[in-house]
Amino acid sequence: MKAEALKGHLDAMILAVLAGGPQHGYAVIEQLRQRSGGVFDLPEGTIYPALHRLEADGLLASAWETASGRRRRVYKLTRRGRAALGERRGDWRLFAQAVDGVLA
Amino acid sequence: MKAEALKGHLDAMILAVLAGGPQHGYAVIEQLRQRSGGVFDLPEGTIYPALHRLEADGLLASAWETASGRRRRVYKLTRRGRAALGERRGDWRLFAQAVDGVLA
DNA sequence: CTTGACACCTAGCAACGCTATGCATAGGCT
DNA sequence: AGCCTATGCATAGCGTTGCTAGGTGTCAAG
Repeated sequence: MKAEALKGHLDAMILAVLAGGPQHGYAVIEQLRQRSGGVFDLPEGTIYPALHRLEADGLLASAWETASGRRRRVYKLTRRGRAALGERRGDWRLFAQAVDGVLA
Repeated sequence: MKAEALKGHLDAMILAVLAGGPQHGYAVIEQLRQRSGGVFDLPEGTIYPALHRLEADGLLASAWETASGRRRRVYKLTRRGRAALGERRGDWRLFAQAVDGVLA
């Protein structure tokens, strides 16, 4: 599969993962791998900038935390983030249906 | 919907349209609009470069034609293009299922 | 004490679709 | 005649986005 396939849909997936509760970046990567059945095994260089972008857009809020000697940045959805997730889900359904229509 | 959403999936859709018979670029735009239920109303600046790319990759072959005074470039699938379409369809299904798994 | 997992970061790159613009023909309207 | 719209092709330049490749540092296992 082409690597660029997920362009534009990654944000929605990150928001969806964080809708299940606050997570730090590394854990988000894990979740994406598991929930996609191993299809999305994303490098850190993809996730961290995406998290920063989402926070800059006001869809996420972060806080530093220390667990077993390691510092981690925990992200959670903001109110705007939760609203955005709803939109993005709708966008995805519309998009997927349209692609199905063309590929059929 | 974010405009960048279709990144990586446009090629598959163009191939799918041309699997129904040779078409010229402008007609491909029409087909995409119709088969997507109006969701994909793509500008020429998106389609023409994509067609050139696919031809450069050997998935399409083109020939000039003249119809009612206008010259048009008609594209058709090559053997490799037909094979690629099969692959891309599989990729799409895998991808869509994975995204569904994450967004669920 | 080295390897691997965990955990974060960023500069630079490549790919892709879009905007804007240009050219040209045909047909309809005024 | 003049203008507009639809048809039809083309490309330079831009912005977004994900990835590569490199860096920092902790901890547990071998």
